[in-house]
Amino acid sequence: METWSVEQVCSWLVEKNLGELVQRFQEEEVSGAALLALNDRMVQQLVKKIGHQAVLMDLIKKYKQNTQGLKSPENPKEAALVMQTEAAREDEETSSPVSHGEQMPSFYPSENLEDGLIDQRVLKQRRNVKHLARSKALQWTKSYVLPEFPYDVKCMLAEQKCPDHSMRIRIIEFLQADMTKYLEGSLYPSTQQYNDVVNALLQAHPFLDEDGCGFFLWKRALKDRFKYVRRPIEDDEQVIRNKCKFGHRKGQTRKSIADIRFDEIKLVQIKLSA
DNA sequence: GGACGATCAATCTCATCTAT
DNA sequence: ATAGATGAGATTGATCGTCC
Repeated sequence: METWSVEQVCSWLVEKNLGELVQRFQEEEVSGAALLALNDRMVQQLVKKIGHQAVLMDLIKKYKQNTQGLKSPENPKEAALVMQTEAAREDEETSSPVSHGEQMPSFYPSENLEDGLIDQRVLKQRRNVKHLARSKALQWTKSYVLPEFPYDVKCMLAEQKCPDHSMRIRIIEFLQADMTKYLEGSLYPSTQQYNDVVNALLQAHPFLDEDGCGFFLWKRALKDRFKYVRRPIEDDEQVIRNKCKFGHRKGQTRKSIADIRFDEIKLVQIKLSA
């Protein structure tokens, strides 16, 4: 990878389903050597979508880990093969019911999803997050450390400017993505975890606590963000269970026995395929 | 530059669970 | 029995990108 040209890097991106990034990488002339030298901040500036950032950083990290013991392949296809092998090994490890069992439900969309109704970007981000969760879930501690925000957010925070709508969304998006690393594939943080994160945010940036009720507003925004991520999910045991439990509205009757049985069968299928 | 559609946070309402 | 917490679906409104 170290010797790759910009074109080789771009073809590697396409192979890794990151074709959307090709134009930016060409503009910034990111060669193989440059790719390996990217730090978190550069990746954040270079790549707009969090999901893509996560995948890219993960791939680079894996490549570096691989090359510590192995000689680096000289072309993108070989490198991709090394990474696929690594990913497959991780899949085998994490799919073992003994090692993870019910804590690791399948994150991949079922075949019968109605494409038009599903936010593909959320699903894509979820797959990325799952992949990271499989790599290694981080240990949650009460002294939660805020993630490295992108440059524009850091500027806003440094200037203590009240964030506008889009900036609030970006902060929440980053916090949600960061929290997910600690959740072992779950999309249900505990109340304590929400509290820890919002407390860390407001302690670091007290000006975000507008008129004294900032804590509740940020916490609610964070919870809603997780809710939004869960919404299109139809293949996660925990999400399906809660949708069965809570997912009916006024005017709708509770699910019939047959419907409940169908959901139970679906859960079993998910467990078996996980 | 205006119309339009897509996205997504915010909000509302309701169902369920749990502690008292 | 009841209040509070939590999670769901539905709706609304702001924002952003695209098209003509």
